[in-house]
Amino acid sequence: MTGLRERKKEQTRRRIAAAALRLFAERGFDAVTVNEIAEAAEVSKVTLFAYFPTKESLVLHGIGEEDLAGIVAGRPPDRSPLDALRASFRALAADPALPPTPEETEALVTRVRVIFGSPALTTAASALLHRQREALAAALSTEYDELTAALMAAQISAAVQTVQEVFLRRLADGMPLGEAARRLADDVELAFDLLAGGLPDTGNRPPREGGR
Amino acid sequence: MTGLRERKKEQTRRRIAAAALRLFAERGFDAVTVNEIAEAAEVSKVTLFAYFPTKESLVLHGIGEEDLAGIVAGRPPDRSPLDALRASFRALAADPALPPTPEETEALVTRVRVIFGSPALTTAASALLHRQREALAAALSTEYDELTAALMAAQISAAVQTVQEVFLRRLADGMPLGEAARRLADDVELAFDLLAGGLPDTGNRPPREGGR
DNA sequence: CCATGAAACCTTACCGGGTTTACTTCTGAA
DNA sequence: TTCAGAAGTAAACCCGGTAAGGTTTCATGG
Repeated sequence: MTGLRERKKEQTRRRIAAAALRLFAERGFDAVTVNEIAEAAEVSKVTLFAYFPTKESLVLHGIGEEDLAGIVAGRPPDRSPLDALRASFRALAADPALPPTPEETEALVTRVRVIFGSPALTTAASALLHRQREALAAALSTEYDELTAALMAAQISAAVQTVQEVFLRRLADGMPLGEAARRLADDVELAFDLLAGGLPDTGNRPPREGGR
Repeated sequence: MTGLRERKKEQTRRRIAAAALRLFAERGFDAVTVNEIAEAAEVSKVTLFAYFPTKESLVLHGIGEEDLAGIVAGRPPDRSPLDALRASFRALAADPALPPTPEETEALVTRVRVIFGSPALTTAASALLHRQREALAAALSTEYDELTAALMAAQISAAVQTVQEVFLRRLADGMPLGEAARRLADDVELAFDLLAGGLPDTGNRPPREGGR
């Protein structure tokens, strides 16, 4: 069923994404206009926006698409949400389902560098994660009261986001994929230990004055 | 030293902010253009942008300006960062340093409604918090290793943000300020308890298979 | 095999947020 | 009273994104 039409379409999409990535890498995200990208990809601006809804999505497509809410909702009933997520990220870190071919790896590294090189993009990326968090809060709210669910979701997605960010930053800084993945595994453990066990604290906190 | 010049300036700023808030409340954030706001405030568009850097800032000014990093950096030496923050937010919730006059309260409620009524604004608001988080991570990184600092900062600011959001949403839903503040106090305790003590968890988590 | 409908693509024009430029007007201090 | 500098303006512009309407190109049923 892979007609010529669909092949061409996929080809156009790749041409656009590749042109964008190249230009962004050369001159930075903000210094490139979508018109230039369209021109470089030999496509009209309208077509470009038919494939990618925003300028940011030219770089961020596929980022932040882990389905935390789905993992929680679909976990076996004897596991806490936290454990289910831990197991899931453990598996992800252990199994290099990460980009297979060397050139894909290189493209990923370029993308990550572009992202960290532009405040506008890092901001946009964190906005993506915001939706993830809301979905997670909704999933948790079936088992916990609303504030607890919201707090859990906020903390969990913040932790996940941080671990990912550190991983990607290592790649951007030139660390080989294999080593970065190994460290990622450790980082996942630390992150979930903090989530489950609490942050470092003296414990000598002042008692609340007026009871209720 | 409060010359005529500065009084006029402050007056202009207020006129702009008031016109913006009124129009946003009437028709929603997205349905109002900055040109209309400028016109309503009897000011040119250029002047408007001299006072407020973006359309969003017309509503979000003053939001998310708690200095978490400063609280951590300036705490007494025998307190953990978490305790210092807890004490600080406790004080904030107990003491109605919150808007004094009834009309200011009403203006705040209107603002909050406008914010929650526009996805663009809620996204922009959470982007603001992102910077707060980075500053906090920097402050914590003098005492903890980088990943731990980043994780702590992410979790703390996520929790703080959540508590604030719930508080503001209650106001937007019509809860009187006094009652909302009372609940806020409880929410702060819950949030920091979760931060310090960890999220709910079964504890029967699968052991890590391969050691390193 | 070819007509036809739809999908992909194009050009042109438009909108709204935000900036630049070059000019006027007002204020306050010397 | 003068005058430098701050506040303000109008007009033109840039850029991301959308709308309208027309042209090419693929696929498919008669």
